[in-house]
Amino acid sequence: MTKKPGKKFSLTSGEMELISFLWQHGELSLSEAHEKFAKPIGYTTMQTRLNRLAEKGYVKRSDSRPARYSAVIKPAHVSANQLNVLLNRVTEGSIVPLVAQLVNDKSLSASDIKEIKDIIDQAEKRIANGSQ
Amino acid sequence: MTKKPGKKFSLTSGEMELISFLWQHGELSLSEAHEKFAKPIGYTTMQTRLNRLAEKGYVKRSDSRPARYSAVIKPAHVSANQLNVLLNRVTEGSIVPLVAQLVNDKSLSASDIKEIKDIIDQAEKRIANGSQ
DNA sequence: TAATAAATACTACGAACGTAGTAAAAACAA
DNA sequence: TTGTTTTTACTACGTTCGTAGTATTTATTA
Repeated sequence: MTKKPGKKFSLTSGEMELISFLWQHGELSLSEAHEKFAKPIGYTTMQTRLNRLAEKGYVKRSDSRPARYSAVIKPAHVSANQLNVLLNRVTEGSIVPLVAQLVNDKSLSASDIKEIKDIIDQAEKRIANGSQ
Repeated sequence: MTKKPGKKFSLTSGEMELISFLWQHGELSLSEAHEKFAKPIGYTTMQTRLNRLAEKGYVKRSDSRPARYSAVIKPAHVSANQLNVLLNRVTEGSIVPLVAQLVNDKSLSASDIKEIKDIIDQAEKRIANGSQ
């Protein structure tokens, strides 16, 4: 699984808020974004924030006249990035405590448990095969 | 007034950097912190950063004359906080994709797998008992 | 086409941070 | 006690971000 190093990006919580908003709604025009956004902020505030994100390359802005904005970075990028930060800072690389925390903090459904078991089983098989 | 780290806190990456530095080194005086810090920054820069963190209640500052600084918030607080952010923003509350990512991105040892299995088994029992 | 509405550009401002210099106070040494 | 060093306080500055007002440009419609 060749995942390019991927440059590091650090987003403030406010920026992240907007990005995930775009993930949820897909491509949006400025006015659409302004309307749908959970918190009431000024129209030009949304404009500025989106454009700044676009300048940084985190958001794509179409050339069409009512410009449409969409997130360039994907959930996987962010979560992988954030998880690695957490892993390195908080648990020094071991995922076990993190998984423990996840599992214990949240109430899991039976199907959640089953899915996780499957994931673990697959990982176990990979190890058994020594494949990478 | 120093607020206790009760619920929500958002740290910038730079702040997080300092906090985890304190986790690693325990209680430090300003000069010690300045010396041991990985990146070379000015003495008074370290002073300002630590004091600002102290004002926010994230770091405790002793009354002793060479004041000693220590982290108030704990790794568990941060990881729980960050994980919840990740969960809500990236996977909308389901931990399964996160666990999948963790398990698949990192190479797990056989003992890691066993530990995770145990964790899952325990969670499963809790569900079976209907305890909440 | 002229008037109006929508979209975009430009500009500004305060708060938070990282940066650090300088001044004052406390500890220490001679 | 006095001079020096260490510690702490105070002040300042540049950047980024969230906030948004105002101006300009483009689209729409009467």
